[in-house]
Amino acid sequence: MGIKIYNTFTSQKEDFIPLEPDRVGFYLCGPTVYDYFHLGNARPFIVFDVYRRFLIYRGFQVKYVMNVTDVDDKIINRAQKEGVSVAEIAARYTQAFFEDMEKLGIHRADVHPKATEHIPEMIELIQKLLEKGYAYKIGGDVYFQVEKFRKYGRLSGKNLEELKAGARVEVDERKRNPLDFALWKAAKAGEPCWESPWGKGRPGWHIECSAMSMKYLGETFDIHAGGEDLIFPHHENEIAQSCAATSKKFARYWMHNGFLNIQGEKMSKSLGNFLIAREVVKRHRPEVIRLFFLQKHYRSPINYTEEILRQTANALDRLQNTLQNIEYYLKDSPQGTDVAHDQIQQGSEFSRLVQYSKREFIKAMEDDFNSAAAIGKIFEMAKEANRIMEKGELSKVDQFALADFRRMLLEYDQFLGILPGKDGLKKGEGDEDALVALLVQVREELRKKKEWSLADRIRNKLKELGYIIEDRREGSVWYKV
RNA sequence: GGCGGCGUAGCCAAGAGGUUAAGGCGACGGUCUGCAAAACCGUUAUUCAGCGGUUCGAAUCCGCUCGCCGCCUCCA
Repeated sequence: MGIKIYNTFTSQKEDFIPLEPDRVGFYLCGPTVYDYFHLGNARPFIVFDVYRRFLIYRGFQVKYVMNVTDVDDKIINRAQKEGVSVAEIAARYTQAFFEDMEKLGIHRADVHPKATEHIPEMIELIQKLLEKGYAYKIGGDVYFQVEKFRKYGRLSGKNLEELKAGARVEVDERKRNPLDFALWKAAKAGEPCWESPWGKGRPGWHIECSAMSMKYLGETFDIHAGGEDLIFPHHENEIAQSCAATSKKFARYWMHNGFLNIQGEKMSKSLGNFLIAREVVKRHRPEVIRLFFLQKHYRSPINYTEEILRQTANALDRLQNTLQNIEYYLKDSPQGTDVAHDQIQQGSEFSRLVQYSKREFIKAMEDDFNSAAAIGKIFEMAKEANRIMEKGELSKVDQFALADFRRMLLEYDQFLGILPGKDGLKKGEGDEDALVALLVQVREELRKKKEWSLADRIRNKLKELGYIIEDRREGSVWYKV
């Protein structure tokens, strides 16, 4: 069946065939470290990490690269405003970036190259472009000449005429075409700079992604991803530079996520309508934030409201409760391991649903990473699982299927990251656990004696301490919030 | 002005020509329960922004209209 990916470059869904069988080179445009990243920035970080982990789950060997832009106008501005060095700003927010990523359950990339550590590679690339006649010098600046690259505008579906007509760019008279972009910027006083054949200066923004992606993934690689707003000019320029320099195809599949909207508008730093990701994680569990993004297809815009996040939290609770119920149910059972083989073959209604939905889940994920549809399948199974547990008396086959469903959830969670721990019931530290367990046990006995007020007092008090007791038909369960 | 996208129940959302339009949240009624919670059952879209067209058949394709958004400047 195979994986299909919507490729921005061709504007259609294509079969995903990596350059080398079973190996994937995957590049995601990372942060410019001049501030904390906001919830909108978190979307690509979360979803593409999930897709990368899904590819790994499907047996691909993935090399995932995400850059850190640590030299740029914004960082310089910020440093000047605070009266500290550029390096200090960059270091501070690079650290914050990794902290926030971890809080959100996003795995580290295999490589997080920093722009400032790849200046020689960029210089080499610019040199090549000059040699090949795609770039020109003005003073200490070097520009890419867009007219020399015939396919300029292909990714964004624009042509030079249209772009010129709509140009809102301030025209620099020295440039041959207003759309020509800087590969190298001559040094200004007080700005970080490096030696180059064209004098001291620093790289333009676009060149770093070309230089670093090609260094770590090769001149041609599989997937290049980022937010929709990077299509033009950033990715367009990357393609121009890279292809011009190497005469080879650059990225083969271009993936772009839709925006996070807030009150009907794109969340962005410049509009000032943003929520810092690290603040949002204080109010909502990271699993909720992840599910919020995964419940919508990545290419569609997604709307943010507190109400939607609450709905997501409730949905997640339902799933986690189901898992808890299953844990509880299977605790004392042999998990169906002694089921006769032919019984499994024959199955039950539930076991057939699990088998079917597993396939449907994978199918949805393989169809341009439709995590929203895939997660729908999980909820369908959860509903059925609850239903059969409600009936009590489970057949061996159902027990087996229940265990299978549980196993499957934990397996999928390797890339979804929406379940709290490796088992459903989150507990506290060792000694604490024993004490709470004892209290719960004592309370059970009180309940048997119908000492309701004392039993309720224990439940209420423990709740204040962060332990939730639920009296289920099978007995009391407890967990830490 | 140019280019692109979107509009599915009270809310979120999948579906992209052919069985009763997934799933979640919420609400209401019921079951279970000492209570609470969880869970279950039932109800909640004769219809997919509107109007036309193509087709045996359209939420899905085409045209127009309305509404919203994005890109064309730094942006995920």
